Amino acid sequence: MTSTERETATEMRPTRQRTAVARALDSFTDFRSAQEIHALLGQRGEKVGLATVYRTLQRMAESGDVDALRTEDGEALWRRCSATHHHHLVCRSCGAAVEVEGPAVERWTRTIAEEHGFAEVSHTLEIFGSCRDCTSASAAGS
Amino acid sequence: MTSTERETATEMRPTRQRTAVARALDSFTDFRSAQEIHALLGQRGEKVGLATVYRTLQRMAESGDVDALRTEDGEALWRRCSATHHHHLVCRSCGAAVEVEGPAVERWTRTIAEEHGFAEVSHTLEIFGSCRDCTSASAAGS
DNA sequence: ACCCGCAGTGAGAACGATTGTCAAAACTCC
DNA sequence: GGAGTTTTGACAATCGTTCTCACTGCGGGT
Repeated sequence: MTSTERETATEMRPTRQRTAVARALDSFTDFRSAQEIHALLGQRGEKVGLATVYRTLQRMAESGDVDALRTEDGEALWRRCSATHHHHLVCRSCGAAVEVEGPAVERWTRTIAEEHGFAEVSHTLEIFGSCRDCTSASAAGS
Repeated sequence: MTSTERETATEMRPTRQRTAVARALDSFTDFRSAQEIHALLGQRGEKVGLATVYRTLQRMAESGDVDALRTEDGEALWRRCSATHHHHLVCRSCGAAVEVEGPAVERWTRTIAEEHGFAEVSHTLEIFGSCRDCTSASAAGS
């Protein structure tokens, strides 16, 4: 059993379900939950099991095709992303997201970690705020 | 170091349970789950309901007495923290944590957010790695 | 001290997101 | 077409966390 631990590049069979999930991901740019994506597929008449949506999302995240983040209350949100390392500027109200890069931050985290003797460093960084639209909308509302 | 309150929560009654949780938090410096903390209390003979542990941790987080973060799989981890704004360098294996500050990062996030028209900016940043002890331990082990 | 009102507590039920199960369906390659 | 995998899907099972609600105990009058 222990020998089965092969680092296979995972052959992803192109099934109807996976294509559907991939296309769904292309249709929006904000972060959404697996359940929302599942519902979206349902509305489109694409019948894909919830478990399959979760499985597909996970595999796509592993292969770097989608980004995942956790809300304050622990729910996972997903979104298609570019291949390069980056972080997000996310709107608290509408979920709109912008990919941002910060070379200086990358450098800083590595330095700090080394100073403290930490190896194999990785990090998570998300910036939350209220986007222009939501800010003016709430200002007008009240 | 008995007197603590002053400007915080209006009425936080000092009960046996809350004192127990507070003391438990003082007994370790790494991030732990609510359930682990509950178990720790149990071992010490302090009988505190699980729900109470959760409630207490939440309130302490709101008043800034503890920091909370989510693991990759969505579980919440807690730890007593200092009052100033800071981030963490956390060991993936043993949970050891170091508080770090990065004025430059704070500035950077605010700038980036403003550039994109985002208001009321906040952010999360955690650095993960393998601490010195865990790194040498695993090197020796295998 | 005694009473009272209400914040606080605990046991267990409820919840909700996610994962596991496993027989049936879909792919690939031959 | 057929064998051998991989994938799927309906549904059960997990598991951390929150809710419910009757009961407890802190604290401020009196």
